[in-house]
Amino acid sequence: MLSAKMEDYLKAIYTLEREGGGSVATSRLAEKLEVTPPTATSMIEKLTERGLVDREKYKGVTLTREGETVALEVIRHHRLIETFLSEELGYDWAEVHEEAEILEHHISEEFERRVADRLDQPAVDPHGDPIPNDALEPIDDAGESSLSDHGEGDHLEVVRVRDRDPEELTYLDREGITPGTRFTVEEIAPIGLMTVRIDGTGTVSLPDHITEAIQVRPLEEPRAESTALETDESTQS
Amino acid sequence: MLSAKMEDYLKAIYTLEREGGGSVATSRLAEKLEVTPPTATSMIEKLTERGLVDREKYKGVTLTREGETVALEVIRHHRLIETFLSEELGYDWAEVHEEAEILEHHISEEFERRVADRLDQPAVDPHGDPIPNDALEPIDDAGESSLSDHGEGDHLEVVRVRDRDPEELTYLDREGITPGTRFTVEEIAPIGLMTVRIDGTGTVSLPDHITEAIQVRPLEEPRAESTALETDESTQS
DNA sequence: AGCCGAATTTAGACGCGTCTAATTCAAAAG
DNA sequence: CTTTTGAATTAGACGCGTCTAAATTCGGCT
Repeated sequence: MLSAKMEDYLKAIYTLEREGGGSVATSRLAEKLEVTPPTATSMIEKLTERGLVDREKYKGVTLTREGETVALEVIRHHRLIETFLSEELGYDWAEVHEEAEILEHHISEEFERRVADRLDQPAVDPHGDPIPNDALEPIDDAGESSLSDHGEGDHLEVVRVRDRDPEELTYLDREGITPGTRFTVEEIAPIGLMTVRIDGTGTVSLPDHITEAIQVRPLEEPRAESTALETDESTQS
Repeated sequence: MLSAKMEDYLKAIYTLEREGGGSVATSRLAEKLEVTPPTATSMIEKLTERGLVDREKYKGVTLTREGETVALEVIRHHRLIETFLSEELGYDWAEVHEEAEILEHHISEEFERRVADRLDQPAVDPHGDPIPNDALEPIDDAGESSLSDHGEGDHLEVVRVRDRDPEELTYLDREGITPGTRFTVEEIAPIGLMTVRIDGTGTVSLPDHITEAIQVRPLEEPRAESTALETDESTQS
């Protein structure tokens, strides 16, 4: 049996490998898991013995096929639980992450199966993150990009929100920014602020760290291919 | 924070205190938790330091008020989870115990609250065991007794089934013996076997260890106060 | 009263996951 | 081709929960 801790390490390695594109440094892993580097080193040794990671001493680690399978299984648990808490138990978008972070290690395969059935094999969790199916690759970024890479006039749909801070998520929810939300970029201020107009409602301003966390996909323009400054109530200053 | 292990010890002490009526011996505790006596001793020391049990060296332990509160909280979690798995996720009667045994230590108070709400504050779990509410006493045996204490002709209703073995529970379920089932004791064979006739259906034979595990309450007789041998289709031999 | 045996506790050890302090390594800078 | 420096590893320790083997204690029996 794998301990919850080991599962946490594998999950972290999986994530960091994606983000950093390649092998994961001990210090990165330690930082992500909030432990000291020696702690990470000793865990890496155990993971290596168990054949879950490949290690290049003084370089870093990579998941083996088996390690990746475990990582994806844990991530699947996490996202299924989030979806379940949100859809079946009325949890708030902001609350699901922490509960799932613990439960992901303690549910049986039976539980996983029954929850997935009940939810009708969902493809994404409440944050818009894909729920891996088997040992297969979950991500398909095709056509996605970060909101921070867009400019005024772009008409977009929120695909995912990578933020996990409950306060911030609650705020975004209240302002109407969740996966599925459609909006147009209205203004980009030079002080690291983007203002967007949500289709059918008002505007919201978002600082850089938020626009970087929001993943979007381009939408067909409502009409023609007008690039900007044509929305009803434009600039007042 | 209390570890899952500590919670297990407290739960076990609570149960043994009930059963044995009084302080719990180290060896009993060790046996129930499947550890060696020295292990139990060292845990008892920690529990004592934390003020969760009172210890009389070489005698045994008793829960303090605080320890009992924790034990009841864990038992509440366990039984709510069992009920939830059974009623909302379609789990089988026999399967719920093991899953609950783990999850009981890992759900948040928020989860407990939402599950209880969803189930409409249930009073008993699928085995017929009462779900403690707060720190209050859960058991109210008034009018209850063990099926093994009854005799031929008694008309009874199953209140609880104390067995936890999945195989046996599946069998009992298939034979129609679950909390709520009404039946009449038809015959008691001298080889440790009791045959009962379930109201509206057929008969089932049950060995001693099963009749001891079934908790029942007496039912008003269908008619008059006839003591036995008067049911429509009585003895054929 | 004293002994015996069973239950309990104490001693000492181990693996897990963690830490701090000390050491070693590798890679960049001179 | 050295030196420097920052990252990584090794050394040694600790608390948890567990074990086996060795005391110890309690209670009952003669």
